[in-house]
Amino acid sequence: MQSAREEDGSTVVYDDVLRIADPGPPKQGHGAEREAAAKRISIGDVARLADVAPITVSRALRNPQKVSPDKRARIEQAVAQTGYSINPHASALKSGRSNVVLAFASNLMSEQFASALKSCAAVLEDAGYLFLVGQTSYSYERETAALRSLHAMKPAAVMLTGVIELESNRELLRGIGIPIMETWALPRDPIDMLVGFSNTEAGRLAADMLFRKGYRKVAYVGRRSGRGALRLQGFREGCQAKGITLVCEELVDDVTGVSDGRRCLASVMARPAKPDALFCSNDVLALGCMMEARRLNVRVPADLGILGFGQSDIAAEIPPGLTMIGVDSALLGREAGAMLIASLSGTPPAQKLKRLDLVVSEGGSL
Amino acid sequence: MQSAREEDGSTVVYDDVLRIADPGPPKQGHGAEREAAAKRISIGDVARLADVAPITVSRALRNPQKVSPDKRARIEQAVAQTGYSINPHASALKSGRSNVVLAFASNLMSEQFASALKSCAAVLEDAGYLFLVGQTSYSYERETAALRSLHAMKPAAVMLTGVIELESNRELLRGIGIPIMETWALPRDPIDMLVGFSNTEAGRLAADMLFRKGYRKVAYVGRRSGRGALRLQGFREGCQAKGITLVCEELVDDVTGVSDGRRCLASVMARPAKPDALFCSNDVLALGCMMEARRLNVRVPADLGILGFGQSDIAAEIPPGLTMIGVDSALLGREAGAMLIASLSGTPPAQKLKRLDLVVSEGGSL
DNA sequence: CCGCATGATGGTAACGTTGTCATCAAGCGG
DNA sequence: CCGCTTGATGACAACGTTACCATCATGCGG
Repeated sequence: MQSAREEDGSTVVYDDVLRIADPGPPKQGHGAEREAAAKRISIGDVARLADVAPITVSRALRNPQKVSPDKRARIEQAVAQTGYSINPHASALKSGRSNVVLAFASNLMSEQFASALKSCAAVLEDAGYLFLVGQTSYSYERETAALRSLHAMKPAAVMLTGVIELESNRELLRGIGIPIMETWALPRDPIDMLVGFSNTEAGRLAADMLFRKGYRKVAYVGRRSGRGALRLQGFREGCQAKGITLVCEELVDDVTGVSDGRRCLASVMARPAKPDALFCSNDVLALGCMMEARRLNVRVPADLGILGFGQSDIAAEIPPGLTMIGVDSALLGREAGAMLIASLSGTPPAQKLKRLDLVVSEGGSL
Repeated sequence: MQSAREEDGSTVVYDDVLRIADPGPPKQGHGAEREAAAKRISIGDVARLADVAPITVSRALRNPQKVSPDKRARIEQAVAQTGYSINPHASALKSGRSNVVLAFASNLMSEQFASALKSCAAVLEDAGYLFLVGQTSYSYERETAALRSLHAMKPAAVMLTGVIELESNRELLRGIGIPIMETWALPRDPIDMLVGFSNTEAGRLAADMLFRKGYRKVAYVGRRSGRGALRLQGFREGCQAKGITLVCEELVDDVTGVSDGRRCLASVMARPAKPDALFCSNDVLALGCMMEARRLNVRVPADLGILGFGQSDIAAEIPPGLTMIGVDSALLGREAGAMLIASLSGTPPAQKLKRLDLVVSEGGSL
């Protein structure tokens, strides 16, 4: 697989000139070019050219060492000459396998998820898999629809950012018989494999940190459901254990941007009983809180300590720098990818579960 | 398609309890559950149950109005009863079509791209397509590999965040004969369809804005290649036209985070000839510049005006608020999705090109 | 009442690949 | 030199679906 850069003069097409204003004569009708699509070349064409049987071509492509060197060479040449590429549908239909690994993210716009998916993709693509990402959008309907199509598609494996909550969907996935990777939490009974961390522990750790820094009246800001609820639960436990007063819980249903965080802090500070510190279980919300604090002339950390969750590059850089509890999402992706590959290679991984440590990135907000 | 929420009691599995420490006896061997995968049900099973021919089931699923109501009802019931779902590989193999729309992003972690993909996905998923995102990582090799597999996969359509630069790859795509959507620029000769904007114009507009605000000695910060180069080109033209001095051009090869922006500003401010304003052709870089400016006690906009490119929510919120030139990426995604659907529905869209206007979001940084 | 258009339905074959088994040559110990 | 194993190669069929064409009933104008 050599760089295309060398294969041709690498004509860069960027030009940025637009001629919409002058459409001119329509270039040979709409459907015409559609027909001009190159005739499909099949494995048979390659076989004929290399003077071998189609099945031998198939073998040469998938287990080169099972074919004698001379035929292999002939076949490779024929492939190059014809530009043949395997038809994954036919292959998947016959063999029941495919080289596609499907990932599902509840939200494509999350920095954290994107980072995990990116590193996971790198691992799997290096192993020859095609890594594709779909979206479930925090909606059970979409999730079910996606999983149903998945059931028939039989990808090689499935990577999820998050865990499947609906038992019926869990059952659906279990039935497919391919490696499934869940992440970002530690459910009691994972579908198959899991690389995650404890969200309740994150909450407890947050309470701990706030206590150690001397805060005694705190507030919680986060999502109402899912992992947010887990972190809240842990936070409550932690507060109780340390004797910290949990002044208020500001819960949101969905996070669409930093403005949600602004609203939360405004709401928190509008209460009669003001907290001396805040645990934001979501980095975007934390960012919004930081900004709103500045606007309200609430000094961080002098007037209000803020502890975030996640790994946001940006939050860390904004003065005074957000202190966060989180996980290394790139590491999570890599670990997940490695475990998937182990599972795909036939030898099931020694460990189907991996618990990641929580990491604290110190900023100046506490 | 009804909500799964109603179908069962919606058992929430979140628990966050981990028992890695106590693996216990391995649960019935590794491969055992693999075999337990449900026997595949095919269209023939449904047909038998509904007492019709397989082909009629196929029709009922794809063109319900071509099947009489009574058979349709029987078939629908049989489908529900068996939990049948179509095998997309067999379907794609035979028909040469599929309901998958493949999107390729050069970078999954870009807020802009994610936003465009998200809105594009929404449009296409509503129309019944499965929207999957792959990654090309700004690498020609990856791009070529991805496109090659694409060639055989025959998705229904392809959505690209960006345009294809290599002529050989453009040819490859052209040959597939499916709708192709390019975005984010206005190349001279798009492969098929295009929803984009002029990057050179963005550069000229930037020079214009800086001039109007009274700046006369400016600097450029951005990526060296691709669209960054186009914006720089336009910026140079604009500066020349207005008689603005372009003090320096700070170019980076790749943007990995805000720290790149910090470095850029530091480097710019270290020069003997300091600019009075900055055009950052990338929102992450702009963010980094804003932060570094604060650290260096460079007041924005009093000491240095900063003009960004993009639509970053966060940059807009950071005091004094970044003024940006950009496009509405969600709109771009929607438009692209709509045009793809028009093309997919057989009737080619009236217009295969759509030029988006640049929008200026006023912040306080100029 | 005939012939023809129309719409519903089904039979057959084929999409391109690979699992399975058969075949054949080569190597090797006895 | 025989019978065996081993490895390379190929023939055949099948994966599940849909394109294509045939068939049949129905309706309608002449």
